[in-house]
Amino acid sequence: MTIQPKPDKRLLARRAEICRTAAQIIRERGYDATSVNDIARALGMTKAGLYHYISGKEALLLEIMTFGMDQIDAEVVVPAREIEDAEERLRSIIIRHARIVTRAQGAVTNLTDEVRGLPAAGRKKIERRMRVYFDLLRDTMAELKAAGRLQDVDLTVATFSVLGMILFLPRWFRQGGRLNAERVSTEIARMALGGLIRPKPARARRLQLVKIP
Amino acid sequence: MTIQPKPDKRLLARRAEICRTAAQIIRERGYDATSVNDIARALGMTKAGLYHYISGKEALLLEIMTFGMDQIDAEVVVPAREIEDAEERLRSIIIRHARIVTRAQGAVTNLTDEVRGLPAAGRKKIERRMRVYFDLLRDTMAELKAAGRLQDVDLTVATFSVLGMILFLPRWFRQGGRLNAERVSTEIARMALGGLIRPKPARARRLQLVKIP
Amino acid sequence: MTIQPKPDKRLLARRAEICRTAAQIIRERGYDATSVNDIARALGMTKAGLYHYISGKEALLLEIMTFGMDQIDAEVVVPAREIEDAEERLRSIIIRHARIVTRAQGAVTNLTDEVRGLPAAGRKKIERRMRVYFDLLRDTMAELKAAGRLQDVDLTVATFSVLGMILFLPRWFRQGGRLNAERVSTEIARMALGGLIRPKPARARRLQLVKIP
Amino acid sequence: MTIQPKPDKRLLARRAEICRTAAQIIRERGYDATSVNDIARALGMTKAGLYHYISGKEALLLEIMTFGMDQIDAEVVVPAREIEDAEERLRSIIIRHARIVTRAQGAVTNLTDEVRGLPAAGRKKIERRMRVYFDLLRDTMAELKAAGRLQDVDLTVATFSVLGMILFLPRWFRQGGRLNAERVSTEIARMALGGLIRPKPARARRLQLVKIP
DNA sequence: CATGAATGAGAGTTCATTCAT
DNA sequence: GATGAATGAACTCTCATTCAT
Repeated sequence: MTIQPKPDKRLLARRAEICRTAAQIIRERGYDATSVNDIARALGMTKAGLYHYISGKEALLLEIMTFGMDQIDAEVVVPAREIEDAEERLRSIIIRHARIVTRAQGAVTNLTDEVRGLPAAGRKKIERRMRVYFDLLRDTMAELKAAGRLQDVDLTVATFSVLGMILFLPRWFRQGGRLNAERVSTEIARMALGGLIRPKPARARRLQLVKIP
Repeated sequence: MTIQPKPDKRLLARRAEICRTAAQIIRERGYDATSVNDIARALGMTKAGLYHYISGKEALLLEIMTFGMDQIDAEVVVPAREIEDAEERLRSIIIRHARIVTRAQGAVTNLTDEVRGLPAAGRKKIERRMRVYFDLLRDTMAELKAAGRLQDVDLTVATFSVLGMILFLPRWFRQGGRLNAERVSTEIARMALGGLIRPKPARARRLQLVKIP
Repeated sequence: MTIQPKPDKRLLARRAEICRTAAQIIRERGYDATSVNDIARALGMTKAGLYHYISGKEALLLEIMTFGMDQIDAEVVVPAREIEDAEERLRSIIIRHARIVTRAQGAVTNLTDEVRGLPAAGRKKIERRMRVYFDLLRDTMAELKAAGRLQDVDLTVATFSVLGMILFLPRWFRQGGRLNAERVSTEIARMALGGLIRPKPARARRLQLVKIP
Repeated sequence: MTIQPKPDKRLLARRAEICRTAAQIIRERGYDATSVNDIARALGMTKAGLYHYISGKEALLLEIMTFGMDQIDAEVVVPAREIEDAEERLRSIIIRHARIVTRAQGAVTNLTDEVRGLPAAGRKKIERRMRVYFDLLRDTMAELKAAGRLQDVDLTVATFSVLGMILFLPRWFRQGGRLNAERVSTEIARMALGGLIRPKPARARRLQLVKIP
């Protein structure tokens, strides 16, 4: 009786594979520089064959990006929502997002640049979901700020800067180098949270001296 | 007596204008999505007319990026080289780079993504120059680290993160919004240097406790 | 049971047809004056359609010329190599070459002029093959000369002159006129071998007269 | 008082130089492959400058070919008309035509192939003049035939073959090689008139034997 | 006279997409 | 399902030609 569900599963699996492969090539060459033929060949099929699974190039891009947003939702947003402490939550978001973006088949998520390629309708959908994620990040920082636990930085600048750090990752990080994905993810989080410059203990000490008496 | 220099100046000015305009459109739509026709029209001329000034699309991109690297050299690298103190130097680099990247006609410099579009030869040239700049940034941080003034972060991750923050700027910053370019530049520097999280005074207190007795 | 070979055969036939048609137009208008569009239209397809069969204009020209050299090899060179007597061999070469060059679909072979249009690599290949044929012609004449059976003419001049006669053919010969291809071929050979002027028999007669008494 | 004629002469000289230079490049690269710019640069002027002397590319080609036909008329046809003996006349035509075609600045005359490039009107003019020359050649041979001094060859084939030999010359003859222009010209004539194969004296001898008794 | 600038037309080529088989 | 064939639209680039200066 498991006759019916099989083809559906196969189809889904095939589509997922197509998304992954396409995403990888698109990430490497850029959306416009990637032809449908390139994608088909990378999948070992013909152009016309590929068109059995996708309805068009733009639609494929939309599917890829939706797929990517799903990952963000499942692996970053949802877990984050369960963390009470704002600092822990922020750290979790950064680490988990960086992790997705650096993992081998993670190709899917790095296409932020390519929203341009999307037709207006799909573009809006993706941008709305991006906004949701952006807001999570920003709200978390706002919460920290309210609690006096944030440095004196502009919230918008801070949010986009964190995003910039993470989204720049796939442009330079290469699997198999000196640093592995896990290490890089925690390093990014550490840097974002702690900054570059060690706070001068001198000041603290001076204050101590003043205070002690 | 300004008879001779005129035609040359005009030509140079025209070329510079072409670079600026082209850079702007390319930044907005992406190199591949921008047709030579688009650029020509934006300049109020025809495709064929534009070809009197450029020798091809790729060559134009190369010129734009060279122009951009010149700006980085002149306005970031050179001034930085004259700053003794490493922390001040780092701050200067970040602020000045961010300033270039956010200013209106600064379009020229934001095309890091488009190196792909360059033919192998030009690509190498640009990438070599990028490397020089990257090294300046990294070396400055290495100097800070050696002096014990840096947080415990990986140098590579730190350098690329700072770059990511800056290069992400043109993707979100819009002239005329709540924040002006100058403000954003200093904010970015502050965040990069100081991080997000305020160092817990707790530690200091604990030290106090320890020390008091 | 001719199931497998069909598609391949069809493809080959199509390519051959393309070669023939293209060659014909190119012969008439010249390579540069013939647009890919012209060729496509003559084949009843669109430019883009034609590009399914060829990889470019230059490549098509190369294919045509290779095709032509194959014909020369098969129908002129190979048969010639089996003829012992040098005079017969020379006559055969001329007749057979002229025959190819004058026959209706022989368009393919008359493009000697267009080697210029070829990219350096292909050009060399074709010119090497031309040289082989040229050498066969020249060597045959050298053999005749060694045997004292050749008039007192320079070998190089003679070889190129014979070639000139043959290659000029398609520029003036039209199917369906007073002369048919076969007739023209033998005429050309006769003229090349025998020249225009009848050797004066007077000399022989005079010798006779002298000798008789 | 020689003020007026000078500019005219200069103009004419300039036009002649333009013709010569243009003809040379066109002969090398072909009419279609030669751009007006190429010609202008070869003359050390700009495109627009060249247009002061010519009225268009096609017109220039027409002028070149007219110039060439003038040469043929003056140096081949006119002298030929003064030669009584048909064989001498034929030899003179061939030698003189070959001489023009092989001489360095003779570039002008070798463009028979490029009549295609001419607009209908000019084309007709040139072709009419070519026809006149062709007829001279043919008539001369007809005269020889009538006098029983011609081998048994078709007149049309013979005429075009002689033309083929001559017009093929510029495609292979290079100044400064083993053979000089003068030598080649006489060789061509000798070959055309005498053919390749030495008439077998055997025949004559046999006739003798028969006749002697 | 001569030039730089400009242009319409058209070249070769690629590509996303469709469709009969 | 999958493919080869076909296409319209668009792209980069070239060229003959014109014209204000």
